[in-house]
Amino acid sequence: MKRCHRLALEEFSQLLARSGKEPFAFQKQTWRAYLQGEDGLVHAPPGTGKTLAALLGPVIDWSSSGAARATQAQSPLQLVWITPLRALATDLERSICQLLADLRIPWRAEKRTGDSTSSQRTRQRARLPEILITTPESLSVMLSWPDWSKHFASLRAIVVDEWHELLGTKRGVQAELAIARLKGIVPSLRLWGLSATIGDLDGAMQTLLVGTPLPKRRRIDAKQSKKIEIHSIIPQQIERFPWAGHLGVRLSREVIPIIERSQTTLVFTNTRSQTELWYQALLAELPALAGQMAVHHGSIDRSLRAWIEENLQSGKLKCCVCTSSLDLGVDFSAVDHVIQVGSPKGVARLLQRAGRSGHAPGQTSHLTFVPTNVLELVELSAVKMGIEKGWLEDRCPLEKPLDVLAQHLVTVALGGGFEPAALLAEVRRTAAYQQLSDEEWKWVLDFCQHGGSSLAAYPDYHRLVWDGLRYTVSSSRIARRHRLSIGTIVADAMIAVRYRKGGQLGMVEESFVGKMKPGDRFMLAGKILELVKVHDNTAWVKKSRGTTTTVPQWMGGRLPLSSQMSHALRSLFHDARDGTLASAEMEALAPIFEVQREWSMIPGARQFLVERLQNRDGYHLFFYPFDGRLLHEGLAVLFAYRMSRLEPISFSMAMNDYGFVLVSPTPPPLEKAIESGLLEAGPLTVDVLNSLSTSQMCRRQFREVARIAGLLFEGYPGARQPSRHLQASSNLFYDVFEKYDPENLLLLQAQREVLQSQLEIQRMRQVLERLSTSQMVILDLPRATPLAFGLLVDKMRDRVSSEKLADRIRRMQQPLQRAAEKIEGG
DNA sequence: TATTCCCCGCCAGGGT
Repeated sequence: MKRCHRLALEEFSQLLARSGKEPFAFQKQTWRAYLQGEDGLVHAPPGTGKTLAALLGPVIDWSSSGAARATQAQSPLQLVWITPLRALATDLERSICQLLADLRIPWRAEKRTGDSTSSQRTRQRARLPEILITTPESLSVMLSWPDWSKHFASLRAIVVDEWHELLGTKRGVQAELAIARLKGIVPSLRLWGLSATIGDLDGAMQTLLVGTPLPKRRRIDAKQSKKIEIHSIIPQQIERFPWAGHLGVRLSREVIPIIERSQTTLVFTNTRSQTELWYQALLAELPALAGQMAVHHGSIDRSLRAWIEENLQSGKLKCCVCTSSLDLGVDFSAVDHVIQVGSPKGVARLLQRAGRSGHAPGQTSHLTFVPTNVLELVELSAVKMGIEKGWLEDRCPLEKPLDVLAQHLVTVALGGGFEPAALLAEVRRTAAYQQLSDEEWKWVLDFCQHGGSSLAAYPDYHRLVWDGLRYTVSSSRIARRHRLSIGTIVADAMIAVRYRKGGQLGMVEESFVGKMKPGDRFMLAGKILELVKVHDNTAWVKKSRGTTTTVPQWMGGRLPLSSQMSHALRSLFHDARDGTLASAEMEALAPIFEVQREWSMIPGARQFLVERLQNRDGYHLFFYPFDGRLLHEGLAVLFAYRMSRLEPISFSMAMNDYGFVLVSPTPPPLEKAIESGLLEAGPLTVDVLNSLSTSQMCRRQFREVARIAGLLFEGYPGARQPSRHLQASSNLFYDVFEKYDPENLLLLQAQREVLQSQLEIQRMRQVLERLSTSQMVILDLPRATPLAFGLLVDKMRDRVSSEKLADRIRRMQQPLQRAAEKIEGG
């Protein structure tokens, strides 16, 4: 380290110590590594001082070199700080300004995000601040300025905050491309990532720092491990607790004492409608919470959410029921307890949520788990096992998504244009596009210039123009539309919900409002509302004094069970088979395990249990791989396909995280299918493509790809296209490509994304390999077992009215209940 | 009586 650096480091350490902020060891390590010219990844739990760690290297470097002060001719920009959340940008702006003031550094730190004011924008367009805090999307927008390179020429370092959140997403790839662009004009640019705990941290670092030579890469781990205490609410009479379902409101009473004795509580649920139901349930239990409790999820209006976040931060709210929308973001130091309703479905997710309480160095996080059905207690045990053994989910980097590249080419063309060979070299310096072939590059370039082979007649798709030296954009219409569409998040169009007088409450789906008539009531944002009319893409409502049980439901992904959780689940069932119940949750389940053992069996880790059962609904085959519902969906269709190839037979099916059921009107040829390769992994891709209605899935996925690549324009602000229009035009492109341009790489990409991300073909292969080397146990049973129960309920939901369903569920549960009670009694 | 369906982002020049 240079002498001037050493002196400056000493001086700042003392300054911090004097103001009561004795630096942590990992912070000092980060500063030293920075000053020695290294790039790196800082891994630290939330609330342990990552911001200061990443900030001080560039600050010391600048303050100890007199020359740096002279390079401010065009722009004083020193540091770009990339964050995935606008709310975080706001928070960082405040805390970094405070730190700079404490350290007496004459820098400005300013955010630039989609919610920046126009005066901020105008000012920044003339001159960027010393520290620019921004999102991957806003950074891309800035790269589309024709004179962007003048603004960024003085840049010295980039910090990528919450890198674990961006890794493995198209937003992350967009950030990689932007970083490569900036490195193109400042080759000496320094790069640091900040990450929470995830599975493959070295892989995470490798992806971000792919351009940094190995000896110059440093990983720094904050040694302060966060203490977490996890408790479960265990239902008094386990056998009378629901055996299926996911809402869990019947335990809301048990949650009240926790809320009462805590300063502030966050209640996490898995779906948006569930937050609304839990809010009402808690309010009914404790009316005094009115005014001190809020609902927070992705369909609540932004301004309302901002208000909630502010009041959480200041400790004015006692409780907030939320979805993943509060998984990360602003530090809420008042939160001292977290409640998780239902299975978190992943180890890292539970850790992240627990970490929202006790959010300061040295404090303990407290989390209480509320199960919604009996088997979720096993899942919580699985999470605890995962935490104990360090089985954390990985984030797999994406490989060359061509839609993101197409968008980037137009952005770069707007930003002063490009010379193809140079840009190709730059793009290949990112982890995502290292393996980009010449053919793929040419195809994307041609796609941006002519719209590919089938759209040559449409000028809107001739976005790039070759001027003999460079590719540029000449049409101002194309330029404007492109800047409006920068980004990789594709959301469904929704209907705004507004009071007749006053503000917007949130958004609901078109189809939900479509089913309602004026006068109908529903709940949103914790309020009971009455629909007045639907007009102008807006549902106008007024407050209602009545009650309702109607909750909007939003389309969204169902949280998939991670493979780490699957592994832990199998291991827990294995132990239960051998009589070991290693946690309070598992012990509570003893009567249920006993019923499963007596009526059928508890499968060990190397066993594959198949239960066969016939009743008036048909022939049932229950398979239990314990690999999560997403994967079971694929396996169910694959098995049905492979059996129906042997003889004509049709199946209906249902699946959950533990297994799946196939039901047929005639006996299924199970044994014959096993002999002829039911579990074979070899011809998997072909069979899956043949068996799944992949074209519907591909169409949906293609809409995302087409939007990102710039084929679909969502409309100008305030005049968004309705989602059915977009799906219609997306389908049109899909049909045209399929017919006239089947080798279209965007089409192939949509298929690949379906296979890899949705069907997890890679994992399916591994699962089949495991199953085929397991001992398959086929049992013929007279009645449904505890494991089968949830699948049967799910199966019936499709056909039966909800009243009859409840009756049938009660009837089905009775024998199980009696058996379990007998076991517990005796 | 019980409903399964996370999250995140995005313009700008010419007119009052």
